[in-house]
Amino acid sequence: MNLSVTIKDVAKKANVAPSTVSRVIHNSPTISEKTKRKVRKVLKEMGYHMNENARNLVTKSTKAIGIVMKSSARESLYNPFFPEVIRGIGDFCNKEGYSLSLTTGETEDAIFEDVVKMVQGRRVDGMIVLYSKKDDKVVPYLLKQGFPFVLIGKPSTNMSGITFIDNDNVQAAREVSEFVISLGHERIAFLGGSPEFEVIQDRLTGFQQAMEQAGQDVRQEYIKLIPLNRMDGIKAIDELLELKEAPTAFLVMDLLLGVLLLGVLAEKNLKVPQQISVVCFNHSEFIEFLSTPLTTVDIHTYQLGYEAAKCVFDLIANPEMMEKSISIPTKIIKRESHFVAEKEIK
Amino acid sequence: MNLSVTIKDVAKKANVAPSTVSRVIHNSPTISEKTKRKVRKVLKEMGYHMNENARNLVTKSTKAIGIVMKSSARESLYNPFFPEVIRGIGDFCNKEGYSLSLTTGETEDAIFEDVVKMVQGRRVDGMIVLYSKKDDKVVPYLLKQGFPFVLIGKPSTNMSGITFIDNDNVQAAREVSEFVISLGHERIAFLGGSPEFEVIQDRLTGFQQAMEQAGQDVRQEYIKLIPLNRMDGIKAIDELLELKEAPTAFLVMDLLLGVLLLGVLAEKNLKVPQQISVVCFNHSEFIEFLSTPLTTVDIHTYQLGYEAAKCVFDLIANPEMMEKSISIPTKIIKRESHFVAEKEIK
DNA sequence: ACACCGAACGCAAACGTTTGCGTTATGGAT
DNA sequence: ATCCATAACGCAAACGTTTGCGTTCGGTGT
Repeated sequence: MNLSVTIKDVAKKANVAPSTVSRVIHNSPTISEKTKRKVRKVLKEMGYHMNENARNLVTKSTKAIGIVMKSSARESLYNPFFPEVIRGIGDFCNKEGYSLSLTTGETEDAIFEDVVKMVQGRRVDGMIVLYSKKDDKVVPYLLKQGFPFVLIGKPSTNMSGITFIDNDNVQAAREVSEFVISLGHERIAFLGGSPEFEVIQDRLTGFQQAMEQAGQDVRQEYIKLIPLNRMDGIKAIDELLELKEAPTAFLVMDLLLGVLLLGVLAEKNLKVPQQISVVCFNHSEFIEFLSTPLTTVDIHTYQLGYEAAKCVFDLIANPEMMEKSISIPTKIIKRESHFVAEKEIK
Repeated sequence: MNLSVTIKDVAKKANVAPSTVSRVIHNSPTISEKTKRKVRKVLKEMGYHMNENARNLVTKSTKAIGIVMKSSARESLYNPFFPEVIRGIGDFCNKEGYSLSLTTGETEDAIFEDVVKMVQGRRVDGMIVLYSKKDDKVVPYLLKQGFPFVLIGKPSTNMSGITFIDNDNVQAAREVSEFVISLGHERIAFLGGSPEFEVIQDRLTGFQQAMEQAGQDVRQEYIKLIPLNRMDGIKAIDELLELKEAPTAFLVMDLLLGVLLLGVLAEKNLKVPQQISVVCFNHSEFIEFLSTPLTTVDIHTYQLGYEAAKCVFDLIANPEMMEKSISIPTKIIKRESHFVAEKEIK
């Protein structure tokens, strides 16, 4: 393996001091153009590249930001949300010359340890937390450390000290509920997501608001808050379809569950949209590859990530900055996965 | 932000030398148990955590490994292959206390720059390259630098100097082709993947071998090597279906294209498996969420990543180790996306 | 009593940068 | 010719570790 060429090597060959080389690299105005040219030539010749560890040690910055994924990575990575949000983060970081560091832990404790290592070990300058969950230790820890971080989602508590990026999930859910209600549906199911995640609570609230405003009562048996996996999904869907008054419309919280629902409906020979309406949160380009043209709520995942990265940069540059919250608008992408249930209008 | 507590701080408080603290941390046998207990107590009290930069600087290791994604991340991240392989890598790295660092570049040049920065900047101890492509600069660069890396896929050239993890794609494609042929199909389409990727070449070879062995000729108009996006996918599929003798079976190289194909077939009212057989490479759990029970080839993506990580660790521990290649077996997961075309048997 | 030995620990250099400050040329004003 | 401001650069400390080597000290063998 090639031994690296250091600033000292370059300095020696260029007949200058190491500090001069350093200043040339940073294009300091106190160095003459002549010297800069000379040093730059040697820099190229020797193929110098900076040792980031040494630089990080003295500048106390790392040019890297950490990403905390929800446990488990297994669940996270299957979901198009995470790749897409990481793409947004990555794009911005790349512009700024920053690199990304992922947590690898599977359990909540392991993830917490990853975070502590990143923070205390000074491996990253800031963090982005990709979820918001009740009783999670990560956010309180970062807060206590005063470490720059931003949260994607809505803080479950202590909202005043945290910079976060989120959709207005209450409003998004209300809008999409109103849309479905306006189509004449009265038996609307709310499917998916563990209730411990804030995003689910918000959407549920929006759904309930829309129902109440429309003068309809929210029936508890239509609300299924479940983890994102095949077994629980199928079970919940079956239970819904076996109700004496089965739902005519589904509000699905996640693409995976949406795909699953379409599958079950197909097996049961229930046609979308002729017999059942489906609206699915978290639009992704993946949707376009599906056979059923699903109506979706685009939460602009990429922007979520991009803005989060931007915020964490601001925070790093100015740690005393007031915390703020940014709301990324949502958009309903209407396709043909619903029908006008005129016969059901009272 | 909390100022970090250093080894020196601990040393002062414990009335020992910094070197002693360091040795206690590493549990050196030259330190008495009594001193160890005393120092460990102070370590806890002060909440000491190591500064990885300083450690990396002197030990010249980083406890991190880099992952090179194919350009673009956009394409990569939509594909379940990447999340899954990263999960495999992450699991192993987590066991070893290593962290992951991703490239963020979008273009080939940007990615190359990311790699150079990681390697020359000593940000990672080893690298894993998630693709193999002709005329790519990354692998030759790593080779020239003598930097520990492993490749997932088959090297396009210089096979002797590279440790790589791969499936036997030739055999996998041959097996699955034989399976489809054994069902009576004669008009078999080969769909997907840019020809510049080695994996596609291998699978094509396997397909052709099986066809020749069965005494069938490979018809060029049945072979569509295309990039993974909706437009090109639909175009290719349409062209295939509009042939005077349209294929009765499809070998699809990728889940996304498989999903797309199912969609197009549904639109054209062609039933799978009654009228068309479909077999799809790259099984993932995502498949289970789909409505059509697709027959797939499981390339064991998770293992691919896990073994790659293991190999790169071996390489780091023993740089002079002979390069090797590991082949992860594939498995056909038969479901109902095919039919027995008895009427077509000569 | 002496020398000697090993255990236990401290000293200081080194890793590759950055940066405040001191030093040296250079040139212009007086 | 002298003085001084300024530009251009070098010196050396510092960042937080690790580690080879030197030092100290209590104990053992004669």
